[in-house]
Amino acid sequence: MSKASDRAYSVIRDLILSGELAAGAPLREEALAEKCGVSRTPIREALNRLEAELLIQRTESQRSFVAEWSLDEVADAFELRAVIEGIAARRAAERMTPEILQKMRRCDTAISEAVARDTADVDAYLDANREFHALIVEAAASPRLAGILATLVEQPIVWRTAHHYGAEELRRSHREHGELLAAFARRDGLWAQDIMGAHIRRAFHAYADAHGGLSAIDTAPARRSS
Amino acid sequence: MSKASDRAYSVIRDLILSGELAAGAPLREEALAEKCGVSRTPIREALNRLEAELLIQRTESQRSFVAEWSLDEVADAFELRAVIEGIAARRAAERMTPEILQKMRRCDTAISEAVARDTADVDAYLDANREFHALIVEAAASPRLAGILATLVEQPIVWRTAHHYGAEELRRSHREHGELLAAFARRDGLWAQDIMGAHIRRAFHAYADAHGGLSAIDTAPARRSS
DNA sequence: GCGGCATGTATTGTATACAAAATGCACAGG
DNA sequence: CCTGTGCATTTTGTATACAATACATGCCGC
Repeated sequence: MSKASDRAYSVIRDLILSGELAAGAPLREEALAEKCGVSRTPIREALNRLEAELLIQRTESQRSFVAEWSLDEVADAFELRAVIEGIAARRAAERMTPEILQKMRRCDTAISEAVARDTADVDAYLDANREFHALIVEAAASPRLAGILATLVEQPIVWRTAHHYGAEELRRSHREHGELLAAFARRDGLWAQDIMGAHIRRAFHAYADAHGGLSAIDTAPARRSS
Repeated sequence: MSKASDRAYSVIRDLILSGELAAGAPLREEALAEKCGVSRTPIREALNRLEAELLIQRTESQRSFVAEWSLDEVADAFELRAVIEGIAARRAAERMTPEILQKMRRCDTAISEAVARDTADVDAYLDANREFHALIVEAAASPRLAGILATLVEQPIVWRTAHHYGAEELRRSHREHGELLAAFARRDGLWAQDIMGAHIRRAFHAYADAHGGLSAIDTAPARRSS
């Protein structure tokens, strides 16, 4: 899109994702325009995009606020993402090309390096991880799927949570990526679909565990009952 | 949304869905503004929405054209819709309330009447059918699902095709709705999900049969091989 | 003191004017 | 005849001004 509205979109989005604009905070067009150094026109375009992605909510009179997410809504988003990104993985496996597979292997290497260090490089991990998932979407070759997933992958709370990932979670995620690569190399769509579904669902439970609302039966390791 | 941009959205959308603006036709903002009786500002909002719904496509220099749909892309959209509306049906069944169920029964009655006449009232059928599916989305109680489905349900070619439905297709569709109601009444999510998936997939094949690109093994009734 | 209404203020919606960018055409050069 | 460059025109992007609407404050009646 155009330059100014793109910048406005990025700025506002980052303000929300970083938490600088707290959930429920009101968004006034003029204030944002000043902050972004542009006029209200591109701001309005940016707000429309952000509303479509559910990062902001509007009252019936069109006033904008940073969206507030209940655990239920986050669970919803994860559930949808698990299903849809699962489909993307299946399609990707069926349509995988050597070129994309090679790129994914390079991503995997990058992730491996980011995770290997004692103090894991979370930013590098997130970048490579994003690229990895983007390549899957590319291989799936469905603009529609891409558009839908784009609104599901960047969830503000999750984004913030990822920075608190422990080395353990990061390494597990890396292992699951390795399995995905195997499924892609074999062009086994259903395998890829199941791995991806499990991958996303595990991420959700990691999130839920870290954020109060435990819905699990038991959070401690299993032990003898007597 | 606001009045003028809403009207502009509806007008342009109808022009596309009705085929008055053919696939590939260029869309100039000023011309649309004149046609809609508003200025370019609301037109631009409308175009952004329509682009998000993939009804229009843009060149790298932001020029807009009515989207062209290949059979593959239509198949994609149907496949995604089958999966996602299936999920919506499952959730709806699990969360069904007597109020919504009653409304759905009224829709079903309306559909029944539209279909019963000798010359089926296709417009009445389409309206009631839309309402029926909208109620399912409402019962599913997921804004995210609703948003995603909104971009999938109204496909221009399908919309035009529906007007050529024969009484036979309409009655079959009505029967499937009856089954859905049974699944909802029993709160059987998986049943509802499977019926919905089959419902959408059947609709796709009806479309594909009517539009050249046959991908089926056989379109004639089965016969002895000798 | 409390509820409802009216007025002022804040905020969003639309129109218009202008700036930037791109496309098509014409023309010159090879 | 083809190609590339430069200009004219068209088209989109942004800013600003103005209109419409919603919200909040305070006042009046009860």
